Amino acid sequence: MTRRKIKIDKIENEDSRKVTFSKRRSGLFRKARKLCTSHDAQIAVVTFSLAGKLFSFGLPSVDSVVDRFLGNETNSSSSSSNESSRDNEHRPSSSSKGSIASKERQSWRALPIEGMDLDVDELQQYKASLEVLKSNVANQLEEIKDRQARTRDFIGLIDAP
Amino acid sequence: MTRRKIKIDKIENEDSRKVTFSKRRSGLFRKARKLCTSHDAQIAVVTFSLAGKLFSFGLPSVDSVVDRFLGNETNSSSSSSNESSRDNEHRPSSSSKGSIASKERQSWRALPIEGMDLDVDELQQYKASLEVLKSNVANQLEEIKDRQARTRDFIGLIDAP
DNA sequence: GGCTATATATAACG
DNA sequence: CGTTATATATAGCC
Repeated sequence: MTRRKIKIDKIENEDSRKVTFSKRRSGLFRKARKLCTSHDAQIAVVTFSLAGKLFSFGLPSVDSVVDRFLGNETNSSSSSSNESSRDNEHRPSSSSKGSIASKERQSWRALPIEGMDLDVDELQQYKASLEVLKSNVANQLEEIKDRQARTRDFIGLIDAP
Repeated sequence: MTRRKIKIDKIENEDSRKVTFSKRRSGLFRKARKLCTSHDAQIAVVTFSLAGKLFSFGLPSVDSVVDRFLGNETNSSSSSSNESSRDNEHRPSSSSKGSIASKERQSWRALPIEGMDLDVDELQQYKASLEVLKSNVANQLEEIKDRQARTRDFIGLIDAP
């Protein structure tokens, strides 16, 4: 496609295939998120890879949207449904243990690694956790930037002649 | 966005807004379909517009994927660690479902982000720190692997005929 | 994972 | 709805 061609027909490479799927899935989720935020829609995307792995995206949450889809309008009314415009505040506050959070906040600037004495397996898990965490942070940043960009546009609209 | 900018903040035009949403939704579904066909994945996309109207896409069908999702969700309490997927791979963003991943794991595995209440600048610093940390961990892993590889070679040397 | 050259997607127009 | 000028998405690398 981009940058030459591609031919994900056979397997080409079991590994490349996974990478490609991951990237495209990210793109799909990104688009879903944008659609949610820019149109105040509720969207759930549920994905099963060929291997059977589950990946999902949902706003406000996968479950709430699925519930609503199934006919159960439980508490999915946390977003504006009736009012004129948007005020939807999406805060990823699931179940924060305040204790750990505050403790980590003070220490994440140091982000220790020496003296942890981890074995290889633990190190690998650590690395994986860090990648996931970084993705979370990156996503959160993207969301905030998007929101701010839209706010700036809006302000520019009413400020501009 | 394209061809000038856009400012879908207020209503701009109740009609244009609907058209835009429709187009973007089509694009989202198109991408989902591509992802399904090119990777043999099963995907469901459920969308509720601000007005409450339901639009959905699913392959093989929305219901089948949702059913599978519900099944996977309920029996996901397979207790102990795991063979692979789901915890590390489960996409961040707004993916829901309670992360099982924090109870019996050590504090560094949790490395919370929710409830930390960081502003944009802090988030960026956080992200940068995480990248550095991850590089360090990755380097450490490489060193260890390399050392082990050389050790294996050495053992193989004296073991081999 | 980040970068970058292309391919896609799409907002405004006709 | 088709076209076109831009904005996005992403395949191949590193």
